[in-house]
Amino acid sequence: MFNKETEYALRGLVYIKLQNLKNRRPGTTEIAKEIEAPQFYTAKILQRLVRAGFLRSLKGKGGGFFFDPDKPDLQLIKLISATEGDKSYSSCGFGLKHCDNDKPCPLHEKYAVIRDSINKLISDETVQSLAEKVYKKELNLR
Amino acid sequence: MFNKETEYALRGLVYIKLQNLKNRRPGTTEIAKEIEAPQFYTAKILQRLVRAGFLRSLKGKGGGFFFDPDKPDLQLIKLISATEGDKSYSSCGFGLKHCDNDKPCPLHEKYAVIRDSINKLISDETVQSLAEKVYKKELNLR
DNA sequence: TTATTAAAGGACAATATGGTCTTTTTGTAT
DNA sequence: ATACAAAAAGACCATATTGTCCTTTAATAA
Ligand code: FES
Ligand code: FES
Repeated sequence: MFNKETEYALRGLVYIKLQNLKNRRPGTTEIAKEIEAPQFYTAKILQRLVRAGFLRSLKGKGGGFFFDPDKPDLQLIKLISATEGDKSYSSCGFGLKHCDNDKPCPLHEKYAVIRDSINKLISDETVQSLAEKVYKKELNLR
Repeated sequence: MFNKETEYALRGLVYIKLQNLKNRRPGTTEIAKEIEAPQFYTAKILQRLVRAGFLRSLKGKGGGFFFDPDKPDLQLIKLISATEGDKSYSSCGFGLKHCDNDKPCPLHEKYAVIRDSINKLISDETVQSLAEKVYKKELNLR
């Protein structure tokens, strides 16, 4: 489904939000361990997300990552656009340069429906909504 | 959706089948041009598909690629398994090592449905069924 | 103020994917 | 038999992705 960078970003952010709910600000070592991802690579990815404005961080003792409570929830589609580019789920499944209803490829009829449902999923769900599910239903992050 | 190799393989095979329907056996130069793919890379991919037994080829004058009429239609899922590995559409959308109904990730509930519909699509459709659609409805390969 | 902690930054390496080109082999037509 | 055409084979290169590690910066606590 997603590439590694997106996976680590997604799992990492959900873990951070989950800890924020418990009034904690986890650091890279803890995060990487909990989501079973390479520590330094995860750190680099989180850095980028901070620079992109999705997330905040604090250096030094007691530091770590956290979400700005004043910001709106982060839709997965925003995250994916940042990590994989914004045409991930708009392009043709057959590999044509553009998906065009009027000049469809032989996959279009069935694929377009699926693509729409993926877009709905990643627009409806947010890092926060996933963290809530994990919290309430005691789901897994690894 | 798919990686480049799978895309070129898919478009190439559909083009070959389409030409076979017209009693022609296209070669690598023609195929690559018609599907707008890199010529030598396409040639290499087709070689692999021949070795994998999906396709046949003839060298020399009048040679080219063609499907064995006695073989059953080639499901897209078989092709994708060969090019991308067989766990492409069975793994967890959140990146967990295994997708498990009993220990679901927070994406599972909605993602599993979509994944099922992808699996249905690539099981139902075959290279031949796509070629038929292109033939009957005069659809696009590029 | 100083020691400590943790993120930021950046160099570097490994691997996978995507792509090009040349030579060899094999089949066909003449 | 010979020339030619086209796939097969394989060396090689480019780029993107994934991953590691070391140094610097900034924040906190003592
Ligand atoms: S044209 Fe291929 S998916 Fe729309
Ligand atoms: S557990 Fe993640 S998709 Fe099933």
